[in-house]
Amino acid sequence: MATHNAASESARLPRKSAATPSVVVGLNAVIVAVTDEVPRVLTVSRTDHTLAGGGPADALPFGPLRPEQHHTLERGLRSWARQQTGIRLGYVEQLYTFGDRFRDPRAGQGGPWMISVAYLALVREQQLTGSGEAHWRDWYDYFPWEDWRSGPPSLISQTITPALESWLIQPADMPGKRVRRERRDIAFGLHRTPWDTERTLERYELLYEARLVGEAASDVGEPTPPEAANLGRPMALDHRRILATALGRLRGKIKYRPVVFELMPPVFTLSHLQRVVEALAGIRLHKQNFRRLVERGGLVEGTGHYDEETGGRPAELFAFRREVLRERAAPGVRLPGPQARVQG
Amino acid sequence: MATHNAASESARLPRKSAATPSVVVGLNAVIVAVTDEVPRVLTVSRTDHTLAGGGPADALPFGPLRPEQHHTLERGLRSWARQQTGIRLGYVEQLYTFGDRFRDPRAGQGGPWMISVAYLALVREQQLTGSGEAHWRDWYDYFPWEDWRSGPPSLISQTITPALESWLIQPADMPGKRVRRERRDIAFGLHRTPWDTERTLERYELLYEARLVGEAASDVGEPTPPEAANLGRPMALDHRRILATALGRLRGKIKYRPVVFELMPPVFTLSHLQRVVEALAGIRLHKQNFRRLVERGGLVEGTGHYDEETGGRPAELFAFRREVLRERAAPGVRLPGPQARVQG
DNA sequence: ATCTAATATGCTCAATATGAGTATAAGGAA
DNA sequence: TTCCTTATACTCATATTGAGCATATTAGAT
Repeated sequence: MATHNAASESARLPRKSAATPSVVVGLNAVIVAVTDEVPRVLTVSRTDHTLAGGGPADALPFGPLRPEQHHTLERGLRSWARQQTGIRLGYVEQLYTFGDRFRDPRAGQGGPWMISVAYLALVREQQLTGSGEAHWRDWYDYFPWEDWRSGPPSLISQTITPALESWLIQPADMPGKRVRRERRDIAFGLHRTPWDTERTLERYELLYEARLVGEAASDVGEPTPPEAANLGRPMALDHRRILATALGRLRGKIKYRPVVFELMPPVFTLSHLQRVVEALAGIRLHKQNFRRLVERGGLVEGTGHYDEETGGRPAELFAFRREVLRERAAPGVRLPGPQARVQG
Repeated sequence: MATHNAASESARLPRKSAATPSVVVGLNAVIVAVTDEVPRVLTVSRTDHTLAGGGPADALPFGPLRPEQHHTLERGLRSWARQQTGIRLGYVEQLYTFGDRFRDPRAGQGGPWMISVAYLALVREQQLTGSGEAHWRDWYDYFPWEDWRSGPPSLISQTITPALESWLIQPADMPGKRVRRERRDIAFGLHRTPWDTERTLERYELLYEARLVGEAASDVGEPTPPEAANLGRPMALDHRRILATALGRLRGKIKYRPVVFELMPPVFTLSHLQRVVEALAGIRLHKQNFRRLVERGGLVEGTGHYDEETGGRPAELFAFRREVLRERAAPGVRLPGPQARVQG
């Protein structure tokens, strides 16, 4: 074959002989399930040298791509997830590839560059049978400001807004301040700007930039600021950034693709479905309208069976209606407005 | 540091015998502009050994990640794009990471695994000052079935549907056939299924799987089937798959984020804006409703100046209204229904 | 000057969709 | 029975959408 000629033939192609330092590709999995109104993510414990004290931190299931074993990125991911958590993944979608230099400070300048391909997986919650290192955690433990189900979190008005205020005024020039103020207002829904459930990454990155989350300080070797204690559980490396990306993506996607059903059992009541959607979106929805939307949108169909355990009138059990995929271009849970409009 | 040690070591050692076979990260850019109603993508010529005859094929601007030079993936991408096309990119977003094994057949089993991180860049079309290898091409040259601006392409009914018919019946078992039929119907909007402009990747992959596009046959060393001649210009490696991903992503994104304006000059008429959106979405829109949508949605504001060159009544010049970012959660061009409903 | 073709822009109107309830049904527990 | 609870059904004002018709303003032809 032409294999060994390749180098000389592609001489015109940009390629720098063999001197290219190696790149390690990591695979990260954000595995999500929802039980009892709480959205959960599967984490493993991991020693993180970046955290103060170097103690164990929450991390996402992770492993390097093994070219000799894994046939595709996704299969590599499934294999790592299985090994570390015992779970065999079903629905998986690629999220984003994170490639910041010096991601892992142990590596430093001379070490290999780690780039991470992150995936989002949706599962029905199940017992963990893996190595015992894995835990399901409420993802709002990592992002307490994202849960608006019982109104605007006081954390935002009490802690975040004031803390960002001092970050706002740092730039010397006026335009710099203006830009920061706009970013903050849009991200956190301040000043007549609505709360956008999908801007999770923007919010996390703003807090990171303002050094308000634990990782931000430790990444540059500074002590953790006092506010960080309230601003969610930290994670190893950039895993919380990955998680924020996953949350935003999922919140967006349920609106136009029927992915929620990956998190549901085969049959469910409409209230159950609503609670799951609310858990993901982090807001409460108007019950009657939700029902109308989901039924008339053709997303579900009644099974004729009933759940007697509801505590009130028995609720009909519904199932996902696959045919909707044929009928509608973008079938999803088009979030009917929140239950009660809350002040920003 | 260990940097040059690593380099010289890997220079001497044959790749295959290294403990962990190396992974090369490639950076691909899908650079899009729209001029005169036609959406264009920037391509370069490149020798592709996979194509029959090994002649030069269209390729996306591409280069490997250079850990020692590039500080972030995105900066690496910008640098390659600049070198190969002379264009300094503005708006850039990461698209997807493609990592199929044996992507580049020259590499074969023992070669490095190439994974490609693809980016979408939006620019206003400009003269090319680069090496002369770069060309703007109508992206519907690559996906002729995606352009519905003058009605349902006869290519679909004449060529694609019949050709897929024989692919449908290949599986031995009935469930297999059912699944394939459903995939086909949803992807191409057959049988009461609406045409979904965003399913570009699904369509391309279906054609690939059915070996109807040139790359599919050559990737496995078969001769190109006769239909392939009509089914769009082929590209090197998996670049057409990347392009299909970009098209779908962009079509989706204009609906909820004001990215179209990255493709527009600072001021424009509403007709101009409409033609650009139509070019991207591949469908015609109802003019008066488009205007209403975009004006009342707060996306644009009149400048009070007029374009006298329209050939009829002068059109007012509008500009993008940045404030919309504060006012609305998902500002974008919420495609008003097509001009005329066309039969599927 | 008048007419015509080509755009742009304005306005109407019926059909749906949405937001925010009120009303009724069907269980269990006191 | 009477509450309390949850589920489900209906209502109604308002907003948004789809589809046209109508008018304005230009250039060029007659």
